[in-house]
Amino acid sequence: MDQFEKLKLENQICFPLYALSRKVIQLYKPLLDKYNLTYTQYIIMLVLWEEEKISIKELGEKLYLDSGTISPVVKKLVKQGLLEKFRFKEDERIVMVKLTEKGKEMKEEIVEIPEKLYRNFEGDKEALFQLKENLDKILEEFKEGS
Amino acid sequence: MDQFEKLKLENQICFPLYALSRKVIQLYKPLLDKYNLTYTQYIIMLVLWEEEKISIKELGEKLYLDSGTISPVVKKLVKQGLLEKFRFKEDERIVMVKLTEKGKEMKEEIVEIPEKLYRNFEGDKEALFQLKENLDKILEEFKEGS
DNA sequence: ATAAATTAAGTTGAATTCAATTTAATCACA
DNA sequence: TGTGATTAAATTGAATTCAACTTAATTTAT
Repeated sequence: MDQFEKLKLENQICFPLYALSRKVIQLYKPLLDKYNLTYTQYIIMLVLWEEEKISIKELGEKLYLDSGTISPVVKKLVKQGLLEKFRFKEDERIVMVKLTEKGKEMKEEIVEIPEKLYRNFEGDKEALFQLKENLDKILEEFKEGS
Repeated sequence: MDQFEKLKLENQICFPLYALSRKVIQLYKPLLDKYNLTYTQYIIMLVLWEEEKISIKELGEKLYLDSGTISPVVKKLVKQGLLEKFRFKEDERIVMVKLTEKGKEMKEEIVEIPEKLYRNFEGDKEALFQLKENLDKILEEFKEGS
């Protein structure tokens, strides 16, 4: 086996990760369009539907995104009336976000999305489950390390 | 288990895919900086180091990217002197790309990258291998379907 | 043979992402 | 106490990505 074997596309590990990630986000698109949400907006909303209230920093840690990405997206969600921003009284550097009534209500309808999305993967259910286990395990390593 | 369980971030399958993909691309960055390549440029070069000559369309199929993404990146690689573009004589709609001498030479040095990248995953080697198998299997479904 | 349909690339515009920088608030500690 | 360091968020600029559209070449069907 030659020294360049490792440069072959088929031997890259990151590549299928990157390609599949983009493909799945494309699958979300038609489902999210109905709610006028992009994928990034959607995952921010997912966190808020669990947390009710969270700082930009913590949001970034959960989503592995930095403030440069999150700030403008949150701004748009505020404009759409789904979120509210306010400063944390005990430390004015911290900006918190929370759901508005409209944001809370959206949860009731959007619950259809995971179900609909997974219909694209009929037949791959176990592969998908295994995939998630592996991804979570590896991703975990990056929680501190970085 | 309540109806909203599926909306929890920890129960999303796409999310760790998306997050890990971005993280790994960040790991490539310092390695690729040395060669003045971005990740997208790198995977295009990977294909050319295997194929020697390929059309924009085929390149897109291999990388799951469309011409809107590939065209400007190829343009930049041409500008950097790594690739050349020319039209396919038998069908002038088709634009082909091939390596320049400089592009070919880069392969010799850049072969260090896969090795260096995987050092970030010491201890996860099997998880990584399993991950790749699962990814490839699922990604395969999108080859025709879509 | 010619008009309509298809195909390949490229362009445009919106959104994301990250690195680097800026601003403002808080903290550390001498 | 006050100065320097740190921290949180936002901003800026470069690059990516995709959808939608345009242009040019080829193919199809009449």
